[in-house]
Amino acid sequence: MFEKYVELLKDNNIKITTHRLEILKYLDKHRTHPTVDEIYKELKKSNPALSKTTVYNSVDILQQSGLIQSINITGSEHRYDFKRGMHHHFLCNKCGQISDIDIKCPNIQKTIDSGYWVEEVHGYFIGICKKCLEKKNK
Amino acid sequence: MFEKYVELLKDNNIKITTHRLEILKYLDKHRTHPTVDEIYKELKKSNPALSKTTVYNSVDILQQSGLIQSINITGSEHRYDFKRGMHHHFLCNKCGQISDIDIKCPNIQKTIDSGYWVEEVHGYFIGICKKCLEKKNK
DNA sequence: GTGGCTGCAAATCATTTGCATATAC
DNA sequence: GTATATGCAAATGATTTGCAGCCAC
Repeated sequence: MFEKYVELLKDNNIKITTHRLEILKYLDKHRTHPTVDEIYKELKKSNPALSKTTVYNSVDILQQSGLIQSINITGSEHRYDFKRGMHHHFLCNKCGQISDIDIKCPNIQKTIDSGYWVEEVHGYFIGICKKCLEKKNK
Repeated sequence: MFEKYVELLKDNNIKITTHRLEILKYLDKHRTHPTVDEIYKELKKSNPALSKTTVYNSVDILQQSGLIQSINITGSEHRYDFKRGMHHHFLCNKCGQISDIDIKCPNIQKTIDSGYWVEEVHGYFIGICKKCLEKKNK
């Protein structure tokens, strides 16, 4: 059940603890880009002893190894995302949901060619999402 | 000296005050993507009575009218940028500077075509900037 | 056994709010 | 004159820090 995450932590030389496995699994299973507080509240249900400090510590460690990434669209709080291939985000002004967008930008290479060393590429859109637009038209 | 900014505020039905003109001008002249605190400290030099609350109020108003935009790369604090045409940002992990990057992404239309209403497009890169790379090689 | 995790409480930092005064139009 | 902007201080909310006890290896 946790094998996949045990492997991920081992591969990155991160000491294996139940909390870290739970957090990693939670982010893998819930692609909702939750905040620390949301992760904390959810996992506290099954483990009442969990502290928020531990969630902060864990997401820091996981992010440093690149297993998860933080996304800061609104700026008020950090949100976290299990890392897969490159993808971008869409913040809906109506429902507030952040959804994933798959879009390629072939011109990124130009930035690299012009003399920058690019480690991360982040993109996000703000607008009204598909679901909310469809609701409107009914 | 302030004519340009008076026009901009008038066009957007924003009441004209010295603080707002100063802030707008500062952002136009300094493309360093400053934080509220940086704007505040700088403008306080020539106007000691200025309060940080006013800077917060002003950037909110200016942003709502689209005269400036906020960028949240690190997530710890909001940074502001005088709005020009679409451009993106590059955060250097070495010197911490945020520079402007001009890059087109022709595939954005695909997101619109797939049923989203796009109001804003933001992109940013994290890595090592040109200047720091050049220093390294010397 | 030991160093690295965990949890609690207190501290910090950015931002927001309430309210009385001052100012633009 | 009136609605709105300003400045101060206090409140809030997210995150960080200090430290004592605990657990994975």
